[in-house]
Amino acid sequence: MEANENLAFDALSDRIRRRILNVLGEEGELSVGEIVAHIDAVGRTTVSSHLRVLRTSGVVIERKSGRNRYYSLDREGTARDAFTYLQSLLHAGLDAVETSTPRASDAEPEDRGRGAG
Amino acid sequence: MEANENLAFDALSDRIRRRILNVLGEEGELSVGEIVAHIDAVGRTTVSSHLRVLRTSGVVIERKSGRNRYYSLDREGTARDAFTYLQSLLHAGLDAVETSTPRASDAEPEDRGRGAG
DNA sequence: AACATCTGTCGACGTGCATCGACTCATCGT
DNA sequence: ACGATGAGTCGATGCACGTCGACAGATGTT
Repeated sequence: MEANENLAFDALSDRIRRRILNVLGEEGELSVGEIVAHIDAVGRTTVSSHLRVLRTSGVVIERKSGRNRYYSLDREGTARDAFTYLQSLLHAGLDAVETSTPRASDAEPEDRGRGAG
Repeated sequence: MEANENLAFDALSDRIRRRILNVLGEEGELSVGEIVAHIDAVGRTTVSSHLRVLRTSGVVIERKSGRNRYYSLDREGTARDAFTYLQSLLHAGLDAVETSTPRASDAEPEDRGRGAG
């Protein structure tokens, strides 16, 4: 089967998106405005666009609160699939490498359609 | 520091390239012609092009022998950097590391919204 | 209610990349 | 030496994606 690393690698392939993930990994959970404040070289619209990709590909989680939307890493999401994929790819036939997998996923990416029509 | 995951993620972002890596992971070491035989939907030139990307980004190793060039995964290459990157990203702040089946996923968000493209 | 703030979406634009055919170079066989 | 085969490179082409400004919807404030 085609696992979800596809989505993750696609999301991870962009530099700005990795930067966003780094920020979220350090800060934990941030509103869009806060993320924009951390990311320079691109505007708010672009960050919003990237957040959409990260969200629809199952890498981050969105939480609404008032006027804000807070984003955080989805450590159980597709990024983990990418991690697992790389693990099996790199460690195939080699010594074991312990890799925990605390499972508790209930979040699933939303629709990926980009304005169909 | 800006590690080499950049290169790896860029290389991994393409579907054909991941397919090539899968083949190399299974078969071990293959000539270009053999790889082409395993990959369909694209021609030899394209595969060669992808192999170039994989090679220059430090994901695979090239070995010349006669008229052939044999490619194999570089398990110590930048793909490992990507792996390490994801590991620190996903496991940051976690200590509860238990061995579990990395198989899960009841809710699999596969490709959506593009099928009837 | 009127206004301000937060954020997503749409349409447009430019660029990078995947793809391919034709060509070139190196190596092997005879 | 000549032809055959394996494989990289070059130039052209088409498309997908990153980027942005303008606008829209929702929520908070006064």
